[in-house]
Amino acid sequence: MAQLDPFRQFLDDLRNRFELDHVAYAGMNPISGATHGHMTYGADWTSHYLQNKYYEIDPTLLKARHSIAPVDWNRLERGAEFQTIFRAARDFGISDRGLTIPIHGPYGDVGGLSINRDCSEREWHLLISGIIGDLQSAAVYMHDMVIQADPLTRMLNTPSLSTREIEILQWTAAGKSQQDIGDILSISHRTVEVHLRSARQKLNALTTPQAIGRAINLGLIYPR
Amino acid sequence: MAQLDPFRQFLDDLRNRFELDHVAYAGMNPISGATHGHMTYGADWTSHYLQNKYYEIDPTLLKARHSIAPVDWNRLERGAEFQTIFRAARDFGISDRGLTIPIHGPYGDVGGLSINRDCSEREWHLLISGIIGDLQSAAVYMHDMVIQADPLTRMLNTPSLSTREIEILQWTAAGKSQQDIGDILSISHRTVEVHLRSARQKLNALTTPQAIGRAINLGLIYPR
DNA sequence: TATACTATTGGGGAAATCCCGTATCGCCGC
DNA sequence: GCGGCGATACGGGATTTCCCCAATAGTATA
Repeated sequence: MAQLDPFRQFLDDLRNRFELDHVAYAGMNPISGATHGHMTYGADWTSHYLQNKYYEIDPTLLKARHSIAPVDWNRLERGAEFQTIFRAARDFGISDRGLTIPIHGPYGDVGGLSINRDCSEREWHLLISGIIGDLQSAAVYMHDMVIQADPLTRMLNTPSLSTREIEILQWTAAGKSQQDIGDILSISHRTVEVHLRSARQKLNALTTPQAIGRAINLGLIYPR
Repeated sequence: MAQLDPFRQFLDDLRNRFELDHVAYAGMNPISGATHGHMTYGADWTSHYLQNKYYEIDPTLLKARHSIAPVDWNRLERGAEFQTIFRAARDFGISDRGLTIPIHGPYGDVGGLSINRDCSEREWHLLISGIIGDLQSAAVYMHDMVIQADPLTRMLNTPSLSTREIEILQWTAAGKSQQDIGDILSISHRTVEVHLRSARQKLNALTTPQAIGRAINLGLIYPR
């Protein structure tokens, strides 16, 4: 299995190349809701991590969501979640000396590539400064690979909204009412609503505000 | 002027370090609408570029908006815009052998770091493979520096929405109706609407869909 | 060619949202 | 202390949106 998984293969190569303890990738597409995780950790820690849903509170991932620059784990806030996860990790023989590189895609997709190695402070800084550039590239490559491979992403990346639908979504995001838009486009406000409904359906959204959020993150429209 | 500008300084250093012809950065925040450009090109090409509003049709920038991986200029589609810009660039003695590294921030902010050098195909590939990692890091650093320095970004990044308002915006983006949210939070749907109205006001939005769009791009809430 | 599917257009009426009002509570400054 | 201000809470009634319905034109597909 593992040796056939290209993602796992890539991470293993990365680990070997830079003599790291472990390399892990976690990514998600807020639209499809799909999350993707790959790691070189053993099955024991992996399953423990997943079973306890650590990915929901993992401070490295939360920080990555809001950051663009690499995040050294020793700069994370030592909150309750931090203690929980890193104490558990230590029990599995995993060091808390690590780094996470956030990656943001154009459609709201986020990911993080994490590496860790148990070593001295000095050794760690030396290592990082030497390979940070390569890691950055690797993170981009890995994220791109994962997102492109996600069929749901691919599907949602190309929701075939009609010209009218996108046009009307754009005006809606600009704060126009259905009546306004009808006047602007010289059609009935009833028709505007039909297109809006169709757009909601295609975006699998329950309400117009939700559809606007998704359309923006899909890059279909821009906020105004 | 130039020698005091830290952005220009950074790009100049980058150019010298890797012996490039030129280094340029362009970024924008879709919310504030502010665009930022910095480059090592001469004033003549820079002003020509700006006067003709090339940044609106520049294929390197357009591609960067939708890509995450570095974009080599020789892989761009040879459209009319491409011809216009690169032919003009050649007149200014600027080569079409270059590369743009896209950067996406967490709040919809996008940027691109471009480098170029007039040299042989072989030389170019050798150069790129050697420094791509460093460029990636430099791009992240530059983008972060620019966005953080933008006072509009900073201001818009901290509109003081109350806890309740953000909470309700988040549920709204999740597709819940006001009645639903009232039930969830155990308050009247009337009250929900008041908070929503207040949020619209603070975000300077005319409608709820517009407010959702802005809140998402401000990083106040996440699309669901 | 027949059929099926989508894009576009519209109406009637139910449902939700929005604007007006009011009220309480806590905080900050004069 | 007290008046102002923002956060929180609620209701009536006007406005808007939403869900049912239907029709036509174009395109794809069997």
